[in-house]
Amino acid sequence: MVEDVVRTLGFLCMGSRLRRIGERLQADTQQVIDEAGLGIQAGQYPFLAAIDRSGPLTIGELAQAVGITQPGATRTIGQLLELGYVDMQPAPDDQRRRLVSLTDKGQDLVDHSKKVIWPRIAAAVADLCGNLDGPILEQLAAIEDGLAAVPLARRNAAKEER
Amino acid sequence: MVEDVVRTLGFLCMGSRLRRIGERLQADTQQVIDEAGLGIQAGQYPFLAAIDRSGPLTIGELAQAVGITQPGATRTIGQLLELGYVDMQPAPDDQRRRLVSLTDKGQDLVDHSKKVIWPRIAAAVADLCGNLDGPILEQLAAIEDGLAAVPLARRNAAKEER
DNA sequence: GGGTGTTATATAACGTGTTATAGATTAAAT
DNA sequence: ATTTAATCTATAACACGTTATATAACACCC
Repeated sequence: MVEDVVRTLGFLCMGSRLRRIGERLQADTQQVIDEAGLGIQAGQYPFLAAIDRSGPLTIGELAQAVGITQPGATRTIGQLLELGYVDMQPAPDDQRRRLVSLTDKGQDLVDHSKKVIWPRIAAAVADLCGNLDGPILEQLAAIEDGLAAVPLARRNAAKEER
Repeated sequence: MVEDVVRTLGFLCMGSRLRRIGERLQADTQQVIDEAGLGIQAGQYPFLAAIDRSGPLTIGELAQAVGITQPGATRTIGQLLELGYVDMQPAPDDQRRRLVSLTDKGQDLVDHSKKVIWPRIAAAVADLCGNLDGPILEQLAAIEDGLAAVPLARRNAAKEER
């Protein structure tokens, strides 16, 4: 048995570790989706959810809502277009922007997911994380906000100045 | 301003979110490494650290130690070979296994990193996470262990049986 | 009102993870 | 002893994120 270095090294490998856990969680989530017979990728859901919540959004707004870069959003929306879950049309007032909206098929998928799949996933994750002694979601939010406020690279400089 | 769906959806998008934060953290870590003038990728460090801690390891052991799949380990070790930080030789007793060890150059890098870079990174991450009201590292460990014990997909079934 | 800068999206190239599978070596079984 | 199964590493193909850059449309300014 080999020791888990990433775990052993603690804060030093926090990035790798969060990624690793996230990948694992998302893979497990995918399994739940597949078992339900849905033909969609876990990573595509946030896009549909964003449009469902806010109404038609542009590529750039979607990228921002989902927290990835614009080319990534362009690609995922391209997939959802292929699958027929969304529709894309130039914004009437600005031809540069493309408004992405849910098709009927997409809305059906979202409605069904909201009723059946999402609660199941959320419950499973809550079951996994809920009993931890700290509010993990708030902590993640704090980390995100902290990084946005002062990136890691500048936390040394700041410290050395003191 | 568009709302952050991944954050809004909470447990539902936990996988995406952990990944996202991990990527961000690792990118920031990379910046610290680059500023120090080291010619190495953040993701390669755990491999060097694993060998430094445990002595020469095979590809499979490295994959396990770092928590990725074997093909991923093969690739990263290939890079470290190119860079001259590690050496690889067939195990004397089993020609299938390849023992990966640190070269002098690799050991120098690890020694220097242990003194200068790693403490800086660990301190910065601790600065970011340390003041949270829960012990985040323990929680991550609990999540990892929880997933290993009962994968997400089976946490529904279990619940429905109750 | 035509040039110039800015903004929005698309595309290309790459990094790094995954799964599936092939190839080589060892272990087991008949 | 030869065949068969298991194990270890390498390779191929793909997923999905990134950065850098091209293209098209808009906004501004002289």
